[in-house]
Amino acid sequence: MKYWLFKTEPDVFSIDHLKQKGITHWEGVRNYQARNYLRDQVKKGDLVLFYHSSTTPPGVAGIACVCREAYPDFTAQDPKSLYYDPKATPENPIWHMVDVEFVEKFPTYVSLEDLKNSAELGGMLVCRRGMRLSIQPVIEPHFHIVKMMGTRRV
DNA sequence: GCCAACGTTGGC
DNA sequence: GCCAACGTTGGC
Repeated sequence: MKYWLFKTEPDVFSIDHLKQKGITHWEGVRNYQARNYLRDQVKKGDLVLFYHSSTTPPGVAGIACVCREAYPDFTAQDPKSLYYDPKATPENPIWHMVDVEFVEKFPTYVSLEDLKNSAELGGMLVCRRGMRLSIQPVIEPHFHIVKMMGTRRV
């Protein structure tokens, strides 16, 4: 099993949206490196740190679980979609998505500042300046530390 | 709203 | 294949 961090803007899709929906497809990834992770490495059963970006403060809001492996992101072929890509076709969908399922919303939101202040999380990609990748691999110990930080009530 | 960092595009 | 210009991301 592997661990990941998925970024989302909570104005667009937050942990509360996921909690309400239960399962959703992770649409709209339009970056090749992130696409490659989604398409090739994200597997059913993997756990995901659900990260809120472009908000104040940014941080990890909870955990989701991958419940369906990569398949074509059909929003790329929908001219009405925000994520429309005219180059995508049924033969070559270009972009892929997975389905994720709600696991938990943290009782304690773990802000980016908290992550950066934790000595054990020094290597986390999300802590790196200029790190824009929206699908990031997370090593197991980091996942568990973040989960503990989020689960601990303050 | 600013702007640094990054990714993509396209002329050459 | 280089690289300048441009567009986007995302923290602050």
